[in-house]
Amino acid sequence: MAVQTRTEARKEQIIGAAEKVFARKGFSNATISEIAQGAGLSDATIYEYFSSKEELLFSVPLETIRTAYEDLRGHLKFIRGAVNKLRGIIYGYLSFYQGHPDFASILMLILKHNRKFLETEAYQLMRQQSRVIIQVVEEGIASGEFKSDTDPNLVRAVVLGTIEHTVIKWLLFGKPDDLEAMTDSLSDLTVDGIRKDSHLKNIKLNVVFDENGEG
Amino acid sequence: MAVQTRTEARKEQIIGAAEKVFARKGFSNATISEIAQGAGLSDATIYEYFSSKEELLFSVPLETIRTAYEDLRGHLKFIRGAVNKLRGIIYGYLSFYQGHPDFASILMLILKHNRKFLETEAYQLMRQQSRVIIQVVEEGIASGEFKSDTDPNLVRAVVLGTIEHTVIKWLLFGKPDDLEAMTDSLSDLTVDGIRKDSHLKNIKLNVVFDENGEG
Amino acid sequence: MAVQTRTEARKEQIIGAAEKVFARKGFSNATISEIAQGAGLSDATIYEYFSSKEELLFSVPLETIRTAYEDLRGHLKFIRGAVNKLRGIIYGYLSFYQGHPDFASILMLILKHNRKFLETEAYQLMRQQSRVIIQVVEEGIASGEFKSDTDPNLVRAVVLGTIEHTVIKWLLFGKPDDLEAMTDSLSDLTVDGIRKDSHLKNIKLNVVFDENGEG
Amino acid sequence: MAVQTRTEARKEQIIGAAEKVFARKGFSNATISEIAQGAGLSDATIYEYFSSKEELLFSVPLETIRTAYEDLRGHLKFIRGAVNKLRGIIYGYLSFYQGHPDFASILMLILKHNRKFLETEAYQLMRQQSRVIIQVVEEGIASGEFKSDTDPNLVRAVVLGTIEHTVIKWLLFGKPDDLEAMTDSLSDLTVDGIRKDSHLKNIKLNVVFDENGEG
DNA sequence: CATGAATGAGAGTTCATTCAT
DNA sequence: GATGAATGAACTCTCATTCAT
Repeated sequence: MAVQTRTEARKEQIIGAAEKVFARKGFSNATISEIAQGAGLSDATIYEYFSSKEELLFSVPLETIRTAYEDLRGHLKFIRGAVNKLRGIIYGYLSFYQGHPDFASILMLILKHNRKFLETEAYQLMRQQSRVIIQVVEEGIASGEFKSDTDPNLVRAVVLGTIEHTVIKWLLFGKPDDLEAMTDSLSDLTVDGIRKDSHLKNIKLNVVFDENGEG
Repeated sequence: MAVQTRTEARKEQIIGAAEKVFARKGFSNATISEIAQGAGLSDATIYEYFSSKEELLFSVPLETIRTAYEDLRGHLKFIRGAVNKLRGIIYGYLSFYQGHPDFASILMLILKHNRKFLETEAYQLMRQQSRVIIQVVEEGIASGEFKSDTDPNLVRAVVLGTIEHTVIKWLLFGKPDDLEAMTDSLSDLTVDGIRKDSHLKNIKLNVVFDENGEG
Repeated sequence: MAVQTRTEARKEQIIGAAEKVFARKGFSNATISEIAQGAGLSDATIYEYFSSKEELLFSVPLETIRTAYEDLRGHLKFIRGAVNKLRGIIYGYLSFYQGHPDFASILMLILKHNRKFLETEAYQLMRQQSRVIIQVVEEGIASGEFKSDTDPNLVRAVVLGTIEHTVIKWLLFGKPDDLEAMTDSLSDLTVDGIRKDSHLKNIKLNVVFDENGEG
Repeated sequence: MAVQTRTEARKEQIIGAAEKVFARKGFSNATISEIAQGAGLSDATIYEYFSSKEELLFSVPLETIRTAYEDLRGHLKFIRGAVNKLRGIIYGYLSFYQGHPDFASILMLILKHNRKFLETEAYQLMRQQSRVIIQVVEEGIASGEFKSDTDPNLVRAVVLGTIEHTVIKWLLFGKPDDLEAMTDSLSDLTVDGIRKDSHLKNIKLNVVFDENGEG
C-alpha cells in the first residue's frame, strides 16, 4: 500500500526473520547470526539497519501494532452499543493474537516484562490502543448500559489480563486451540458476572393491579 | 518448624540471596558471582547445592509457594459460601504478592514465560493451588450461588489474569500502591458483572392470581 | 601555484579532512566514515583516491613536508654563519609545528613510531630535510665556528630530539604556550653548553714577552 | 626479593608475555589471544587479572620503571658533582633502554603518545624520575658548575629528547648498535656546547706586570 | 565443605574494504 | 566519477561451570 524505500523493505525483511527467531528462542537465546541467516544476510548487514540487538527486538512489533490498532478502530465504527463494542474489542484482540502467534509470543513472553520496552514507541502505541476499552466503558456508563460506578480501569485490567493469561497458556501449552472461541464467554462474564439470577428474590416488585388489563 | 539439616540451611541462604538478585536483574543479567557474594559464599559453593543457574532459579519459589498454598487453604476453611471464598482467594493472592515483591517479580517477570519452568515442581504446585478457584466455582454452581453454565476455567482465567496483569503493572510502574485494595472490586465484577440492573425490565413475570392466597 | 587536475583537488580535499580526524583520534580510532563525512564524500569515494586507510595516512603529510622543506631552504639562504643558520633551522621547525598543530600531532603521535612510515616518500623527504642540520654543522666545522670534533649526527639528534620532546609535551599538555620562544635558549645551549665560564681558570696561558711590542 | 603472592606471580607472568607481544606488534595489532598463548594461559584468564587490554598495557611498565628509578637513585649517591651526575643520569637512561629493548619499545613507540597513559601511575613515576635531572641542574647552578641562567627544564628536554630520539632510531633501524656509547658525547655537548674555543679570542685578559715574579 | 583458579564457548560489534549500478 | 549496500574477518570481553586442593 505505502510506497517503500529499499531501506524499509530490508528492514521488514530483517524484522520478519527476527520475529521468527525471537518467538522461538526468546531474546537471550536468539542470536544475530541466526536472524541474519533467516534473512539471507550477513551479521554485519543487520547492524546497518538496526543499531543493536535490542533495538531490533523493539522494532519487531511496531508496524504490527500500528496496523492492528487501525484495524480495530475501523471495525468498532461498525458497532453500536457499549456491550457490543466491548465484545468487538475482545474479539479483535483474540483473533489478532490467534492470527499472529509469533508476534503474540514476542509480546507476551519477552516484551511485556522488559522495563526498557516501556520507553518504546511500540509500547506507547499499545497503551493508546488499550485506552479504547476505557472509552467504551465510559460510553456504556453514559448511555446507561453499565453501572454508574463501574471502574473503567478495572474493566480494562479484567479484559486484557484474562486475554493475556489465556494467550500465554495458548502459546505455552497449545490450549485452547481456538482463542476466538472465548470471545462470548469473556464478554458475557464481564458484562453480567457469574451470579445466578436467583438473587432476584430480593428485588422488590411493585405489582400494580390494573383491572383494565392493559400492561 | 521442620528440622533443618545444615544443607537445607545453606540452600535457603543461597535462595534468599538469589531471590533478591533475580528480582532486581532478571535471569540473564543476574550473575552467579553476585548471588554468591550476596550469600557470603564463593561461586563454586553455589554449585555444591545447585547444579546450574537455572535450577537455582527454579528453586527460588518452591518453599514460598508451598507455604502460600497451605496458608490459603487454611484461611478458606474459615469462610462459608462460594462468593465469599472467591473473594477470599482474590484477597489471598493480592495480599501475598504485595507482601512478597521479590517473589512476585521473579514469578511474573521471569518464570511465567519460561517453558522449562512448566516442567518444574514449583509450577505443579502453582497449578494445584489455582485449582482451588475451580473448586470454589464448582461449589458455587452446586450450591446455586453461581449460574449453572459458569465456566470454572474462564473464572480462573479472569481472576488470575486480572491479578497478574495488575501485579505486573504494580511491579513495573509502582501503581497502584495498594494491591489489596482491588479485592472487592474484582470480586464484585466477577460475580455481578458490570451491566446496569435496568435490564430487569425485560424479565417476564408470570403473576398468577391465586384467590386462595397460597403462593 | 601548480595547475591542479580535478583528481588532485579531490585528493587534497580528502587529505584535509583526514588530517583533522587523524590528529584528533589517532590512527586506530579514526574511521574512514568520519573522514569521508568531513570531506563531504562517501566512504567508497575515498577508495577511488587512496587504496587503503594507511596509504591515506601516509599521504597526509607529504605536501606539507615538501612545502616546509622548500621554505626552510629559502630562508637559510638569507642567513650567514653556521651558528646563525642553526638557530634559523631551530626556529623554522618550531614555528612550523606551532603553525600546523594537526600536522604536528600526526607526525609526532602517529607516524614517528610506525615502521611502515619509514618506507614512505614522506619519510624520505623528512630525512633529507633533516640533513640540512648535518650540512650546517659541517659548514660550521669547516669555517672554524664549531669544534672540529663535533659530531653532526649528535647535533642533529640533540636539536630534533629536544624539539620533538617539547612538541609532544605541547600537544599533550598544551605547555609551553609558545613553542617558538625556546628558539634562542635551545640554540644557545647547543652552541655554548651550560658550563660556567669559570673553568677558564684552568686554561694555560702562554704569555710571550715581546719587547718589540708586535703582537 | 619481595615475597610474592600467587596472584602477583601470575600477573608478572602475564606482563612478561604482554611485554613481548606489545613490543613486537604495537597495541592495536597485539591480541589478547597471542598474549595468553605466550603466557600459557587462556584468554579468559588474562581477564581474571587485568580488567582490559588497556589496563594490561599500562601495567607492563610499572614495576620496571619502579626498579629503574631506585637503581638510578642508588648510583647517583656514588657520584660527586653536577657534571658527573648529569653524565651518570644519561648513562643510566641509555644503558637501561639498551638492556630492556621490549620495555623501550613499548614506552617509546606506544605509551609516550597515549593520552590515557598520562593519567597512569607508571607515568607519574616517570615524571618523578625525570625530576632528578632538574635537581642535578639546580645543584650545578648552586655549586657554580653551571651558568646561573641555565634553564633546568630545557636541559631536561635536551637530555631526554636526545635520548628518546636516539632510542627510537635504535629501535626502528637498529642503529647505533651501542646506545651507551653516546653517553660522553651527549654529556659533553650538553655541558660544553659545540662552539670552538676560539671565541676566547674575545676574552679580555688583564696581564699585570709584576717584576717581582710572584703571581 | 569450601573455594581459588582457570577456562571453553560464544556473542555482540566494528570497520575497512569491495562492487554493481 | 561516485556511491549505496553489503560483508568478511576479527576482537574484546563475559560467565557459567569445573576441579584440584
